[in-house]
Amino acid sequence: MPKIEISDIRRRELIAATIATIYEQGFADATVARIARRAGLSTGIVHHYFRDKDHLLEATMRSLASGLGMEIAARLASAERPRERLEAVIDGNFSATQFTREAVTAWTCFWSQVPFSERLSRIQRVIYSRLRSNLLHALRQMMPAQQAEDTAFGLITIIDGLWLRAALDGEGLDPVRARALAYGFVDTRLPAGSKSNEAAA
Amino acid sequence: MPKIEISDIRRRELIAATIATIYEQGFADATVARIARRAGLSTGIVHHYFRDKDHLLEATMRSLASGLGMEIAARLASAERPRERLEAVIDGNFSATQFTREAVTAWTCFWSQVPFSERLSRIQRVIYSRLRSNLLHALRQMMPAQQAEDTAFGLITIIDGLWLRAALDGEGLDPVRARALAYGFVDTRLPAGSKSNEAAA
Amino acid sequence: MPKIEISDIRRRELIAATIATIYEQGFADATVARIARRAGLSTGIVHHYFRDKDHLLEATMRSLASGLGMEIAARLASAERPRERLEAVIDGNFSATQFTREAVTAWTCFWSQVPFSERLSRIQRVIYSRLRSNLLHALRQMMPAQQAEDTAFGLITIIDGLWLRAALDGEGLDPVRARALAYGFVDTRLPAGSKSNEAAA
Amino acid sequence: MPKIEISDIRRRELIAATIATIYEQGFADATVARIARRAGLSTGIVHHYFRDKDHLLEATMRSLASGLGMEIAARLASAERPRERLEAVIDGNFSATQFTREAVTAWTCFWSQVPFSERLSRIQRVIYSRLRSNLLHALRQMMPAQQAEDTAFGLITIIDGLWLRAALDGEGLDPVRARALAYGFVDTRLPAGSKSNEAAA
DNA sequence: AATGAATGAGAATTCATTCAT
DNA sequence: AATGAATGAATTCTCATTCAT
Repeated sequence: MPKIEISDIRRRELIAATIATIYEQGFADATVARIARRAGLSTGIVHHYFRDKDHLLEATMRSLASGLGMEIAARLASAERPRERLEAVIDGNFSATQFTREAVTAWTCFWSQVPFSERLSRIQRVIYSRLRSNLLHALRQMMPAQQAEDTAFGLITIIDGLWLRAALDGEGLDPVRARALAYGFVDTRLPAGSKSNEAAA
Repeated sequence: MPKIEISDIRRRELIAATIATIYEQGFADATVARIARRAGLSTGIVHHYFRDKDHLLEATMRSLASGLGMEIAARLASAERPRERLEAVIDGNFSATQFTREAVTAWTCFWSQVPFSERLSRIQRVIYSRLRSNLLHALRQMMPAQQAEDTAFGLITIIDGLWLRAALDGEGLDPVRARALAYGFVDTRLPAGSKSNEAAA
Repeated sequence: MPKIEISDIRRRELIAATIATIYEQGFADATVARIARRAGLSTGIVHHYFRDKDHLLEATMRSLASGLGMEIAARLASAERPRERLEAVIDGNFSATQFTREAVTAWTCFWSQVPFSERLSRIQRVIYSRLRSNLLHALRQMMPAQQAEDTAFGLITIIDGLWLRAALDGEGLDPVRARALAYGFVDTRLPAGSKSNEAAA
Repeated sequence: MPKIEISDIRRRELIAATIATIYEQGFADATVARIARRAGLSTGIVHHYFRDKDHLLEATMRSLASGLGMEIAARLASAERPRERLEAVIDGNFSATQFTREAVTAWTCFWSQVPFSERLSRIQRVIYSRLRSNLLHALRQMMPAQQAEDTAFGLITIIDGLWLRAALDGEGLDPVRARALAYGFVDTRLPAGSKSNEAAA
């Protein structure tokens, strides 16, 4: 049984405070002081747990990515057929715990930093690769390689586009509608036999 | 013949410098001083032409939006059939002058600010409405209303997703591939007779 | 007949605009640009008529002083007896044209600058000397020299104090009350035969 | 024993530095940087203890007012008869610790700001009310109400006028002469029995 | 582990002044 | 005589980071 370190607790609290602060004040106004205050800690301690602000932001993005990854992994674990694996990826991306207003807002902020930060860029690449690999693994069993490649690319684009929409539309985006678009896209690419509505029928 | 005001020239130069600086240094490091220097001007003059930095950024986003809008409008002007109108919108979004690395980078930055700025949010809403209205106008002549609605939403999501992809992928995104995804999405939603490959045939 | 130079007109306009701007925006916010705008002129022209801002301010203080001086001089011209000369000085200081909200506000600002500006300090000294000399001239004919000296000092202090009060009290100071205090002070210092109420009787 | 907070110490130091800097450089040149340097601190810390420059200035004016108030209060504590209360107020205003060149200079600066700052205006009103109330309390026991009112007004005007004189006259003002004027004014208003020279006799 | 005082660099903004037109 | 574009220094304020306690 792994001991729960107090340092891990603090780190988690600070990451959560970072996400909350970005959501409430915006990326530019998410200062170390404000994040620390939100976590109920002092300014100084932040640098005890994270080397500097960049490392805290990096850890935050990584944490968001890992939350998403675990959500998907959990669903993949109980997926057997290719179609189910696809659904695991899509549903994971729009699950109630991940597809939140806080998360989409934070993601949009991190995306805007990616082109200027090698660290964030690396995280972004890892997420993309993992997502693509998951999708290809399923799609290749359902269609020719090139078509699978294109479908994976399209699906990732749609997922990202939906997250962006959710951040841009003040009122938030209906996860049902989001999933519907993603499923709809996949369905038109699949051979007749593996469509979801037929599976449901 | 409208006189070319020097103030219009300066404003344009400053907006261009803003986009370039954001692209090269990132949103956070796009300081007024750096933008001014890039425009070959002094810091002070920026506030002579734009009340403050927020207004300059707003004008920049507006300028990007208007560039995109004009690109699309120009193509719409010579479009007659619904299918052509669709193509005008898509092609406008991925034209060589608009779908640049500078532009996609700047857009990603502005998107990240939208949730925290009523001004930018308003611009974003106008762009979205215009795009949606253009698409619906064409799509309603090709399919039932609800389906047109969904297709427009999907297409916008894909377009935004592709712009985001272009910003996130270091090497840039092939506009041909981008267009292919968008066209492909539309084609699967259209009745057989109006597909692009058949039109081309 | 002296020709009225346009430069004199401009100078007067700028001085008037300076007083008005100080009154409306405060000394710190009375910028050259705002003063010029209020005078309906451009920023640049201010430096054509006044070497720099300091000179404009100096001219403004001088103009206020000269207005006050002329108001007093006019009354002194028709004063014959010492008592009338005293009244001329007091009434001049609280006349409707000089004892205005604009003027008292501007004076307070200039006073605060006096200790740090040799130029303004010199003007201040001239005003003080002139006032003192006018008062002494009258008072020495009514009382012993030392007593005249003290009375002049007291009266000047009261006059300045009243101007200050007028600036500090938001609602403005009743000139009747102001004059009453000044007259009252003088009366208590005078031998019975020359009091104002008796003179009026 | 109340713990002496370091924040109180710093605040006091900064306020003292503000007064000194205003005295030496003038109100306009009393920049945050200069004040901080004079206090031996960095610019940044000023905003740690005072929200912004306005708050520092407000605290400084308040501190001056409170110094004066305590000086008067201390004398009032040992005053028994009305006449002694009057003396307490006057002497407090011209005591060696309060009637300094630094203080009179700073006051003149603050007075010039009063008409443009609601905050400073409020402080000014409080000071005035307190002074007036102290004086009326004593004067009403020595003369009719209306006359007490006028005398209080006159005395306050003279006190302010003397402070102003002290700031304007380069060489400084003799506190003995200042007190003499104030006492002389009061004496002429009092019934014979309560004059100071007679009391001293 | 934790605090928060303190620093100092750097940001936006203002403004007097100059100068080409 | 007049404009207003342009400059660049100066100012206030913010913030990440450090460090003594």
